[in-house]
Amino acid sequence: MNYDVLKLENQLCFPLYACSKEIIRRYKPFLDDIDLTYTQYIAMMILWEEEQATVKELGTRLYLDSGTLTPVLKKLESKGYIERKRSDTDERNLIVSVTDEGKKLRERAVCIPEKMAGCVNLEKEEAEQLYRILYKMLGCME
Amino acid sequence: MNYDVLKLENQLCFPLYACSKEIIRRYKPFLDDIDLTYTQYIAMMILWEEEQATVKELGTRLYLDSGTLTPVLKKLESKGYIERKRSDTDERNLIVSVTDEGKKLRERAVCIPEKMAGCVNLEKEEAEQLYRILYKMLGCME
DNA sequence: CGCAATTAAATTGTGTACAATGTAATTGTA
DNA sequence: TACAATTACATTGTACACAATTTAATTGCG
Repeated sequence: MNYDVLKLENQLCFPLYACSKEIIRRYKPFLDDIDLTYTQYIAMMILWEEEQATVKELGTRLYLDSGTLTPVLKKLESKGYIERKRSDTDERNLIVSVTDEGKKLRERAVCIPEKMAGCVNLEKEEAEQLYRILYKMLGCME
Repeated sequence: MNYDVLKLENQLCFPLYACSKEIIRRYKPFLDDIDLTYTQYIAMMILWEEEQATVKELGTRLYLDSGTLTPVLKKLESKGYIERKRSDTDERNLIVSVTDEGKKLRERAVCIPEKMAGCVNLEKEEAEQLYRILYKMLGCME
């Protein structure tokens, strides 16, 4: 039997998985400076943009479930960057909102994307292709 | 100040991270059939190809360190798919090799890549572009 | 040779991920 | 309007992932 399909270099998933991890590892020094992990960072990115969101909304945007988000959000709360309170109109919903401290953090985070861009040595066109293809894949996997 | 750079949709890392996770989640039903996790699966892929490898070599190929690999390999050993023994010539090296049971598993795994290909709705050309760009990125990050 | 430096794995500690399950609030319908 | 179904979040259990440290073996240099 021909087992070539089982070779790592014939898989599309593997370089995706490895790339994702390696890039996140490169974020670490920059994120350490502002005392966030990558998961905490992407959660804050939504909240900086929206001011507030439910756990459900965060999960949909970030492709994460409450099992992952609950401890992440509790951690962000303990650091003082967010507040967690139940909705008055529907107590099932937990509303997460940015504190003043969390807004200040945004100032210190704004330099990170530029620093990271320097780590990814892609041509502008390649980056655009990659971006388009990845979002196409994500779109197919809803 | 303009905070657009901090928007999730302006990041390249995020769709990479989300795509990687979503695809691996789609592997799960197929991998469940052969009682492997994704990490165990990619470790077995190297070993099916090479017959044997050290933890160091596996780590280099898979972008994983011993802190991740040691428990994964112990698990594969407990399932009977691999053997772990120290090298005779250099006892620092741990040599991981496939058992007969592990080789049999290969037969059952060989259908998985095809099943997964059906889950990724990309044109052939897009898949090739994606592949090329991802390996370029990985190459830059050595 | 002798011993400091290096190397390979294992261990420890923290933080995700996610499936499965539990709990409480809300909705829809007979 | 009861109450079954649904929904949102939390909890539990398993499995990574990685930085930092530890341990043991090997290498290289004076």
